[in-house]
Amino acid sequence: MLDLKLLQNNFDEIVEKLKKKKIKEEVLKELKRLFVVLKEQKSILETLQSEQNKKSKLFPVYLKEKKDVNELKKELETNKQKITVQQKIVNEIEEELEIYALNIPNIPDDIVPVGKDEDSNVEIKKVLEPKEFDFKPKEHWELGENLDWIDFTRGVKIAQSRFSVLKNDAAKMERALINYMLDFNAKRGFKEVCVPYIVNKESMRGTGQLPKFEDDLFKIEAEELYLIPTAEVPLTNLFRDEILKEEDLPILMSGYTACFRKEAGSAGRDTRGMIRQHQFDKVELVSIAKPEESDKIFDKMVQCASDLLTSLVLPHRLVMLCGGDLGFSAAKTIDLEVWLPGQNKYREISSISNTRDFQARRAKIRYKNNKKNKLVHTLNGSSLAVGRTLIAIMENYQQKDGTVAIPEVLKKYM
RNA sequence: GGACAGGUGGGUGAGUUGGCUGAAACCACAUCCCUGCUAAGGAUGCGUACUGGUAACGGUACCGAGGGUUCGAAUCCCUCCCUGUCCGCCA
Repeated sequence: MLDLKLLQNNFDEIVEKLKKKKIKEEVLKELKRLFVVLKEQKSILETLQSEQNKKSKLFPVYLKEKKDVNELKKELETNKQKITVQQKIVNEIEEELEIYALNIPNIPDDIVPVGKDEDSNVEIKKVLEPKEFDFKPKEHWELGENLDWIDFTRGVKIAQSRFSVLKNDAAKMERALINYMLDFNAKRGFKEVCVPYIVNKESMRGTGQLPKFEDDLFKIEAEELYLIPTAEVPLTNLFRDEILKEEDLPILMSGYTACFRKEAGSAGRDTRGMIRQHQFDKVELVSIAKPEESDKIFDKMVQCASDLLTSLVLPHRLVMLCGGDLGFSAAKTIDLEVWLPGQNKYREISSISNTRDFQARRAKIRYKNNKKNKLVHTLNGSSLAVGRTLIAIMENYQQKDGTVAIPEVLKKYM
């Protein structure tokens, strides 16, 4: 959630910055207006409440002195009715304000490039050169079917489209990758955490999935619970409604979970193969940091994910997302795109974001700083999407005879 | 799922015949005093959010959540959630 006081005081600046995310000035104006109205109405309410409290306290005094209490009572009954009315007014404004506020995305950092979609993303650097093949490299689904590594049709049979089944060495490699990634991240200081795959709506709201993106989530209707779309949700919400000690920061975590996404807006995209599934494995990095150190930690996370790809000898590039491609909660995001020789393209395999205090404000994650409570910064990033890493290995390590070599660093894990 | 017992500030834990209790006491923590060091002792401070004020200092709300009764609720009533114990079930 954005800082409403900041909006109040730096309105023009924020309007300008949120233009990168295609937010209209009118919406922000309305939000600003509601915030002022709420303050006024609340003040009226509090004056009435104050009066009620003061006079109620006269009762025991009157009774003690055996004075007549009826007139006072009548007065307070009238005042109480006013309070009830005013309370309703305040509640309505609060609800309306909340709807506006919770649906406005984070303010992009100044370095975020302007642009409406992924075509305006800016390449920062390339790591490792794509390998030259002396044959035409196949796409992963062809390899997967030929080797009996991926069973697409049975995945659909037992669940739905966009579900698949891994078999043989692919199944083993999926597991090996998870273990390898968690170990790799642990060496960089990201402590391993194992969290639930199901969370409540407070958690979803805390990290920004709700209320705006309900359609993207798998919901367990009867229970008011949701399947997580990423481990970012449980890992970040671990500290929801908590005041952390300054000396405990930064908190660096790494966790493996399955992730579940409806892919509601992706009809027709990547329908072939395993790029875009309703369920996929991912090892995630989440950090909770003091504001002044969050940029440093962001770089550390990007480096960690990039080095992980390098250690698997997978060519990739770093891309700074433009405003239009930036996620709802992010102030700044760098994507890692891995080279897929079969597709002859770089494809997203990791996305690392600094949400600044956006999620912290929603989730009320604070730390004590000189007796004052300050919002932390929260950061998240994939390290890596496991299924896509498997695909990348298949396409990059494929050989002329149609088999796939095992990356050196994975050998002891398989 | 059934039965019972509970949910109070960082922790332990008072307060349930409704009223100067936003909440005793103790511990922890912070600052200061005392002290050769340690230990002990003494003083003061110490919840969160919003809000008024340059500040001093005020106001409102919050005792699991949401409603209700009342002039007034941590205290009474209702609903829900959660925790503990026993039973059932189970990886």
